[in-house]
Amino acid sequence: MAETLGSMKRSHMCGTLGTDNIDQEVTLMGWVQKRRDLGALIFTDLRDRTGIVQIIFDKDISVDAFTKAEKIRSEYVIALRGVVKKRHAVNPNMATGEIEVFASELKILSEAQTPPIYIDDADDVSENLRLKYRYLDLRKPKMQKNLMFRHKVAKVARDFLSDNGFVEVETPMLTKQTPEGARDYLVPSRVNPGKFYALPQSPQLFKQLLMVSGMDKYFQIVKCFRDEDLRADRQPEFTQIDIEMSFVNVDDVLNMNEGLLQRIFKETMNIDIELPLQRMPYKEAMERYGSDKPDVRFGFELKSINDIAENCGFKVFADTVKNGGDVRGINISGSGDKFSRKDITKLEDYVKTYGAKGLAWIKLADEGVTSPISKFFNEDDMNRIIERLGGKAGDLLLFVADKPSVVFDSLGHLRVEAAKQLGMLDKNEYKLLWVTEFPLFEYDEEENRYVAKHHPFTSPMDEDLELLETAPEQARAKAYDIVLNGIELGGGSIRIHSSELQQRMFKALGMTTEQAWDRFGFLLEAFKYGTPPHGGIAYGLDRLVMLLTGSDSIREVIAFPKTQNASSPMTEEPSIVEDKLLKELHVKVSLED
RNA sequence: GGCCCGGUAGUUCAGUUGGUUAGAAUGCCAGCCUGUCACGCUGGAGGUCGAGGGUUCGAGCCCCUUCCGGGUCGCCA
Repeated sequence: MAETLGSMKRSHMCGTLGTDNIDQEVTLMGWVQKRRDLGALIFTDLRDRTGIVQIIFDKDISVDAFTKAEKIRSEYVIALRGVVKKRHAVNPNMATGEIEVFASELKILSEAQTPPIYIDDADDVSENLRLKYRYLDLRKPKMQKNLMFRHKVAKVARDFLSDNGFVEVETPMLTKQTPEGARDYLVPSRVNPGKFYALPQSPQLFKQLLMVSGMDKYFQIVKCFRDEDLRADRQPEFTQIDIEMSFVNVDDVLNMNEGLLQRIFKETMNIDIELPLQRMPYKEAMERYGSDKPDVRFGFELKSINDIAENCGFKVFADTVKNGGDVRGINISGSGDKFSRKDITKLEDYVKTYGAKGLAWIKLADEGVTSPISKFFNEDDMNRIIERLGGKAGDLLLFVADKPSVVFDSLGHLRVEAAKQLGMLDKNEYKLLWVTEFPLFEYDEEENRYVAKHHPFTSPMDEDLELLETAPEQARAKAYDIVLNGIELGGGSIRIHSSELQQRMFKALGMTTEQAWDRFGFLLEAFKYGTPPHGGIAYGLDRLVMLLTGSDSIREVIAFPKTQNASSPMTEEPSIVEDKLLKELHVKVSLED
C-alpha cells in the first residue's frame, strides 16, 4: 500500500550530496535503483534526476525502517530521512561514492512491478520495447541527460536571440495546405465540411508576413510536421529554431547566426568556435566533396579525370565522358593495405545503392600498381591519373564513371563511408561550414519542370537575375545551409520582397498567375503594402542536439518519438476513430487502393 | 514503393544436417548472510520460438503469406 508524504519535505537531491553534507540530516525521495540485502544490513541505491546515492538500513538505527526496507524492490518510489556519513570504503566509480545515508525513517510512496526494461544506460534492449515503455526508458541517466541538454540548447538559443532583439512569436498550427514541398498532415474541419487544415511544414510564410508587419526580428522554437518516410535523423514531427530578420543581406544573416552557434557551443559544450566559419559555394562543395553538405573533418576529395579518361583505352571511362558523363576519383590515402579485395567489393555494393554501376580501383604499393583496370591504360595515362589524385605508395584510388549526379552522390557518400570504416570520424570534433550560393532551381524529372531547390520565395543572386528567363538551371540563389560534420543543421535564404520578381519566379516554376494567387495569394497581397528586404534561417533542433550529444538517432533526444512507420508502440497511435466522430468531421474512410 | 538486417524465457542471446523434455546469462521469487556497491551462497518458477498457412512420420530450423522493429534508396520545396 502506498503511503502519503505526510509532512515530509525533500531537502536534497540524491546526486548533489557530498562530503560537505556529512553529519547533516537529509530527506531524500526517489526511485530504488538497486537493493543489496545482506540479511541484517540492507544497502539501497536511491536515484533521482541528479544521480544516485547509497542508503543504508540498519536495525540498530530503526527497526521500523529496516522492516519496510526488506520489502522494497527495484523502481519502488520511496522517501526517507537519514544522516549523511562518510563511507568506510569509498566507491570511486560513484559520484557520491564518498558518502552514504543512514536511514532512520522510510516511507514507501509507490510500489513497482518488475520493469520490462532495466533502468541502466548499458542496457541494450530493443528500441520497440524502449518506446513502448518510454517513461521507463526516460528514467535512464543518459536519456535524462539528453533531455536536460536539449533544454539547455533551446534556452541558450532563446536567450541569445532575445538578447539580440529578436521577438518570439507563435504562428498557427492549423494552416493552409501548400502543394509544393513535402506531404502535409491534414486536419479535417468540422465547421467547414469538406475542407482541411494542414499542419505546418515550417512557419515559412508566417514569418515572412511578420516581416511585412514590421516585427523586424522574429524567432520561434516550433514544431513542424512532414508526412514523409522516417530515418535515423528524420521524424514526422520535429522542432525548428526558426529565425527571420528584416533589412538584411546574406552576410548579415550568417554573421548573426555565427554568434548564435558560437554561444550554443560555448555554453552547452564549453567549446570555442572560431569565427568566421568556413564558407563554401555549393559548386565548390560538389566538385570537392560530391555533396552539398560535406563533412570537412577529413580529405579524400574528388578529382575529375575526364580529360585523361576521354581518350584512354578503358572503354567504360572513355564512353562515359564522350556521352557527357563524368569520371572522378578519390584517394583513400594510406589505406591500401586496409581494404582487401573483398572489402572493395563491399564498397562497390555501397556505391551501387547510389546508382553507380561499378567501382574502379587502383592500389599503389612500393612494388607497383595493382588494379583490375590497369591493363586498359598505357603507362602515361596511368601515371597521369595517379598524379592527378596525388597517389603514392600505400594509397587506394577509387573511381566512378557515370552521369555527374551519380558520380557526385556515390563518391560523396563513399568518402564518408571509407572514413567511417577507417575510424577517422571523431564525434568530438565539430566542423561547421556554410554552404552558399545554392542553385535556385532543380529539375524535377517526374514533373518535367523546374522546381525551387529551397522554396519559391528564395531570392536569386543579383548577378543571376536575367538567367531566370534565359538559363534558369544556372541561376544561383541567396540561399545557404549550415553543415556540421556532414549533416545539414539548418538552412535559409534571403527572400524575394518584390511582387514583380516573385511573379517572375512563379513563372519560371511553370505556375500561372492564377495558380500562384490561388496558392500564395495572401503573401502576394501582403507584399503589395510595403515589404522590407528580409531573410532568415531554420535549424533542426533535434539534429543539433543529436550531434552535440553524440547520439546516433534523433529519437535519442526526443522524449516521445515515433517508429519508422510513424506510429507509437506506447499510445498505439495512429488509431481508428469512431464512425460518429468521422461523421461529425464529414470524412469517409475508404481503404480500397 | 524497392533493397538489406532482425523477431526464441521479463530482458539479451545460443540453438549444429529437420529428430528425445528448446538452453545460457541476467532479471524475478524463496531461504541464508552486518560493509555490499555487477554483493555472495542454496533452491525455484518462468516459453503462443511474432502470426497464419504449407512441405514432412516429425518444423524454432525448409517454403509461402503476413505483422512488427531497425538501417537505407526513392521521398524529405
